[in-house]
Amino acid sequence: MEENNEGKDFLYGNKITIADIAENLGVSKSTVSRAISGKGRIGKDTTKKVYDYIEKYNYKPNYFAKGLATSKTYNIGVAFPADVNVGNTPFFQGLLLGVCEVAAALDYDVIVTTVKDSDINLLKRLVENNKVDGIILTRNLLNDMAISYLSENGIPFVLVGSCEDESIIQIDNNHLEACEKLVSLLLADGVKKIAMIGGDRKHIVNRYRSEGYYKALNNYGLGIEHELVFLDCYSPVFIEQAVRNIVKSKADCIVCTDDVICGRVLSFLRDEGISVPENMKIASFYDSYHLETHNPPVTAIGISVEDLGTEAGKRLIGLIDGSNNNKKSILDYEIHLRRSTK
Amino acid sequence: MEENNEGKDFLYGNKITIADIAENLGVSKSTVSRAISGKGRIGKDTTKKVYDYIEKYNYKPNYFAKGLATSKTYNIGVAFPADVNVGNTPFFQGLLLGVCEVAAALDYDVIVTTVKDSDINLLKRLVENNKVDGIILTRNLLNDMAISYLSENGIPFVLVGSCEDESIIQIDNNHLEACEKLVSLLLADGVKKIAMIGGDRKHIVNRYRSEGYYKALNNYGLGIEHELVFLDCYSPVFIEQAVRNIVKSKADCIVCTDDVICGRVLSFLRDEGISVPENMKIASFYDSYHLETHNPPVTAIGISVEDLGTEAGKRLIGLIDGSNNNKKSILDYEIHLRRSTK
DNA sequence: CTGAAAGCGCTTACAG
DNA sequence: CTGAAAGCGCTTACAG
Repeated sequence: MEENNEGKDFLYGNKITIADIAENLGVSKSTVSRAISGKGRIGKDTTKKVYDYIEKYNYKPNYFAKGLATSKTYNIGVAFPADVNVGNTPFFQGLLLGVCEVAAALDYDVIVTTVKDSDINLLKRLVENNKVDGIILTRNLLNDMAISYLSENGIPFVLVGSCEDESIIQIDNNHLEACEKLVSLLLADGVKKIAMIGGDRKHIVNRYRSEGYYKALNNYGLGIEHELVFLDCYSPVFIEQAVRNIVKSKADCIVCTDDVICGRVLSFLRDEGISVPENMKIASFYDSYHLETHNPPVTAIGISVEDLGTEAGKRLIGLIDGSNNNKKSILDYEIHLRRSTK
Repeated sequence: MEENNEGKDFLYGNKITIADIAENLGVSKSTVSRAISGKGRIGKDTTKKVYDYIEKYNYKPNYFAKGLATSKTYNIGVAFPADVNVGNTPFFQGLLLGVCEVAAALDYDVIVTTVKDSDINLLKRLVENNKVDGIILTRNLLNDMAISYLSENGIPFVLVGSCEDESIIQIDNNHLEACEKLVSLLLADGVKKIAMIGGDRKHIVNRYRSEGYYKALNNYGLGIEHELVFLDCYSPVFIEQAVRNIVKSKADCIVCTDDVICGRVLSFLRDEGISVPENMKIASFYDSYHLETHNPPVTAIGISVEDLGTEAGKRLIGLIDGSNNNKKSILDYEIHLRRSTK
């Protein structure tokens, strides 16, 4: 009779409980529970018996019952920007895969929610419904609503990006330094007039990148020429206008703060018959596949988005599980010098 | 005393329960529960009283308790391919955003899990741990393990893609027809020799696309020239070799089954100094942003990945909630004729 | 080292 | 229309 599960694979709905195990093994539910969790002092034999049974009948604890008793979800939330512009870069996709990978390894699952500009209602809902143990924020906006909400309510979270508040766990590359080095290298290489086209300054990361640009120029004893710097270029029209002006002012190089901008710039230059790198050198940020396979291949700061994701996941789960080190994680970047700046 | 929550916003951890509401309102827990769920016959006044209280004190039902009692998670799982090649297209990102959007509207959350080739262990774990009410599969492989696993165990799921088993809810574009039309249009436009470069044939979708190509040629009374067809081109090396052969055989047009392949083809042609469309026309599938902004803009079948996601989410949640219509959803596509085939 | 029992916060027959 | 009570399947003090 009690053998009627023999040899059967897992069948959905055909769940056994701790009570079943206890009964079949002639011990109490408490004992089974403790054997499984490893908490408390349990006899070796009992433990083995329980484990064998579990193995054989593919016991899986009831997620809800466990949660109700312990208040842990074993879920982490990832806040995904759902603004118009993100769809064109695989940045968040890569990040998410990184998060999923660690999460899986540490027995967590990943719930995705979206944040549209500063509308954090879905994020709030996720948190208030108690569906996650913590949150990964994947960017930092100026006056970020998500950050203040999570901070104020004491929800565990980490930020992929940088911010001033050192009590927040941050995972980032050093964008400022990376941009500074890139621009310095280009200057050392004989470039005379470097322009910059930057994205939305509400995104803190764009500020770091332009700072790096300024710093490099400064170190080189060059002043900032305002007709060479275009920030807040989040629409194709702005970008094209910026390129037009830059060309007019005889710059010989453009640094773009992200790949989407860079793609637009390249496309526009081709339209205008301005060849890269002969008439204009181009460099960009975050080395997506498209820059590498572009013709000519584009010089870029390469960062590993998967690594950002795995690190963020690891840090968040650490935080949830009580390892309370909140040092910032700074990940590496690489400068890929390619033909577009030769 | 009972006013000590007055005016306070939601504070994490400071949760009120149905028992609290019942006590403060002088009714029983059952009544509160029924008022909230709307099940059973409840007095109008009582309902209003409960709703007002809930509103005022921002009551959120305990997710675990509810789940334990009802066995519903209000989560749907999305199986995300984590193979090497997907990172370069924003396809799954777009799909995911679409799913998140409906899910949010219907009060569900979205858990992402990954499937690497035919390793479905993480998917199994998600299901066996009872963390989701159903699954969205985002592609169909030959002999797909995920499909058989979910089918056999009676787990609600939908497939973004097509398969023969009509009992499975499918959401797809008509790739065969789309490709057939595209090729027919090109032929009608005077193209003489159309080659095809197709991706991995383990992906069912690639088979539909090449079928469409064959069919169009057939309708036109043209035979299949085997030196013009290259399938299973999943690596850059294969793609380049295919292009070389195609050029050699004097074809005047290449249809690519996806944008990643197309990107490679374009890049290689540029390397070789073969200009598009003068010396070679190019068309592709799934109109990503890059094809549109490419120079020259690339002719492509455009499908809305977000729409696939929202439809999949809607159908799955319908299935979970008991609307048992399993007709296939066929979504529109557009043929964007652009300069690359002029 | 092990058991009996209470508790987590819901839902839902059952009875009125 | 409403209440008292049992039940969902775990965990964990408490007692031995």
